[in-house]
Amino acid sequence: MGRSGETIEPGDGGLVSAAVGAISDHIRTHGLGPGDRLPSEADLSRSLAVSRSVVREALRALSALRLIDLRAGRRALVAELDDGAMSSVIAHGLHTDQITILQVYDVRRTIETRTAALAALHRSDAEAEEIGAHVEAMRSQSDLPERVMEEDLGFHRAIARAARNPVFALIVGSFECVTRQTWPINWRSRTRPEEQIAMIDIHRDIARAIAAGDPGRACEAMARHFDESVRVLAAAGQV
Amino acid sequence: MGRSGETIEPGDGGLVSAAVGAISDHIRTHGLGPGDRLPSEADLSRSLAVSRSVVREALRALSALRLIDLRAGRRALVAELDDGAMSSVIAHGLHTDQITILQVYDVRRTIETRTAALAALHRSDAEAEEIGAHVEAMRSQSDLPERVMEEDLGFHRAIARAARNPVFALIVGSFECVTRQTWPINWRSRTRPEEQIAMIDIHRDIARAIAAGDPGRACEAMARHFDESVRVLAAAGQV
DNA sequence: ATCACAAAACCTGTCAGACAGGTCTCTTTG
DNA sequence: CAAAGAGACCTGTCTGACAGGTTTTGTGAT
Repeated sequence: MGRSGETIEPGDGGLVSAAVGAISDHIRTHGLGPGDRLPSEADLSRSLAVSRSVVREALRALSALRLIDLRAGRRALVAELDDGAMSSVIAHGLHTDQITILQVYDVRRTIETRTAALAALHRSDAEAEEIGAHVEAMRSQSDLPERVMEEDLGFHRAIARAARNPVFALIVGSFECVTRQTWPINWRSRTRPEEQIAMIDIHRDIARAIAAGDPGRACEAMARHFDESVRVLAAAGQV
Repeated sequence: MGRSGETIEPGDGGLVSAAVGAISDHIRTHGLGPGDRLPSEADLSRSLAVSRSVVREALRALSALRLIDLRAGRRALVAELDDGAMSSVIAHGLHTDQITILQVYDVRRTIETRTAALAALHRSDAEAEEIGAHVEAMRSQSDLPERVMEEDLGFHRAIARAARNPVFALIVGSFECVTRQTWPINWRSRTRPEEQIAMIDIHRDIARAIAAGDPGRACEAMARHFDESVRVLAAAGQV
């Protein structure tokens, strides 16, 4: 397989696919990490013996996958792990009716009961505090749905981070687009203030269990949270 | 935001990002599904008022995310859900040491104990048979590691499909590249035939539990499978 | 009227060259 | 020694061109 620096032959996928492979190889074989710079387009064009158009399309493909960062005037950089690509895949699946929101919720429940348990085991004090702060922010701004939603999203992200496994964080992050669609439905269907408070209280239960280092309770509370959400979504009509 | 057909303005991300958004919008607003054709590059170039280079880079980006299929001479097609993009993200995370194989295994355990349980609940008879067939193929070709691995991968894929939730299948599929790396380690560390048989027997337990429609046992057997794998990987030195 | 085949129109893949504007670096100057 | 400026470098975008694959059209034979 074309090691970087060699010229590439068009596999079946054309020169661009070959170039994508060669550039990926370059990152791997040179042991590049996030922030490291890639060769310039002109360099790649020479070393792979293809036109700059091909190189540019290959870089654009890698950029779409968020494996590299492109910015005008600067060389491409190896990117940090990012949920953008996975997020796009999920969004596409929803838009084209290949997956449903309830299916996503089933996966979220599976993943996030686990992140809650792991967070209870691995959280630092600062992380426990951040998680709790999101809950308090939800409570104190309960008249601003937009803010409550953002805090809710931050709450789940913070738990995923506290689980200390970036793969979980990646998956949770890639579902954020779904939550942004469904959250308002969930909120609107809780018309009475005490219903809204009850929902925020579940979040507080989760936060407390994580702060207390009790994975069982954290998992159970998160499960309740999702069961409740799914119940509301189902009641609000096939979302 | 630019509905398709309108001209686009460069957000901060440049014309290509704007074009990617516009084309995604086009898919969504026109309700296109897998297999439907997109406008030609020339059409898009006209309707978005950008050069063909920009359109091509945008299409290439969407193709990298596997939201569309590109093939020479043919118009771009809306793609079926595919784990290629997520797979690339995971591979990149591993290659750049942003995630570890054990972290991936933790996620796999979380996901696949659930797919096993769901498969036990939702499998069709044909699916139960396919899952069993993979186990039998592993058993009968145990002298061909390459074949055993492929059957093993097929086994996990088949379970994910039987769970009847494409999101699970997507995630399981995106971890296949990890398994392809670690599987040989796992196999080589089981030098004695009875150890190899024992490993295949765990698969048979899973298959039987799924065939019997027993989610608890399926989940438990899958958990044993992963605990065993992680134990072996850990023993084989920090993989 | 229908089917098979050939021609034409269309489309994508790749290349080359050009220029504007952003970024980095080095040198010069205060 | 620090700050400003010039120049080299680099990416973003556009234009035009041509080869090769695909779809459609048109023609002719049955």
